[in-house]
Amino acid sequence: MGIKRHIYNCQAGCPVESTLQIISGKWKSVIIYHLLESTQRFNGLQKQMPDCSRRMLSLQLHELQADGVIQKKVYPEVPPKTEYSLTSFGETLKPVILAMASWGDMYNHRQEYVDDNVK
Amino acid sequence: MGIKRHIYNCQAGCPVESTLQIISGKWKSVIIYHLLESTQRFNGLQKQMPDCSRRMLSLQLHELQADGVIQKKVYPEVPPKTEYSLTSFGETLKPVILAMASWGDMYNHRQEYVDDNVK
DNA sequence: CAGAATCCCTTTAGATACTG
DNA sequence: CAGTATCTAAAGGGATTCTG
Repeated sequence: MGIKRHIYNCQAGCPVESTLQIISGKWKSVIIYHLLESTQRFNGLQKQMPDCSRRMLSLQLHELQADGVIQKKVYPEVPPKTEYSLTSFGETLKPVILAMASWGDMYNHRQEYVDDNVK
Repeated sequence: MGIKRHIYNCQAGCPVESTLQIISGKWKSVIIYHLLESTQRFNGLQKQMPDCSRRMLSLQLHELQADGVIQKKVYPEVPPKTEYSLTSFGETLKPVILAMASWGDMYNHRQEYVDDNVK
């Protein structure tokens, strides 16, 4: 087996850049976040992300699927029903997304505190 | 004090979206990553991010500064010297960036493994 | 060294309408 | 319900040039 690229000096193979290849894009990490707890349907996701258009949601879901992060199950029913869920590979992103969620919570509370004092 | 927005149902105040407000952008989290260990100069950062143009680096640094994540120290010398570093607020992002770096390392090794098998 | 300014082409993403 | 297709305004971002 080859020993190559074992030293990540960030000219080649910066780990953060690698992660961004998968989760960058304004909505990808948000989608993963919503899939963390449970499977979601298309419209369900959209209601939780009102600022993401149907078109954008569709595009981002496709990319996440192509990268093996999520999977889609289609039920041959009328009206149609689909369910999106994380793959096992996608599950490995959980610590990253949870770290983001945790920081965001802190930030939201900080903002609330600032807002209160300004008021 | 007001009790508002305490329930984050992700229609308003999704914590991941809040985090993205600060670190989204293709280069911001990479910049923070490089500032994690030590202060950096403009050209030093650029050498570590060859795919980020000088223009882009400048823009992203400005935004990070405006958001209070990093600070800039200018030394009145010739040739000019500047140093960028994280603020204490920026330091709070450390767990997020480290989680990303950690996942990226795993991903890079996985890719290496895949590449070896394909070869 | 550390940028700012300008030009200009490319990509993004919203709005709207349509489909199985 | 779960999308796709098309059009278009706006934003993004590279290349180049200029400055203190």
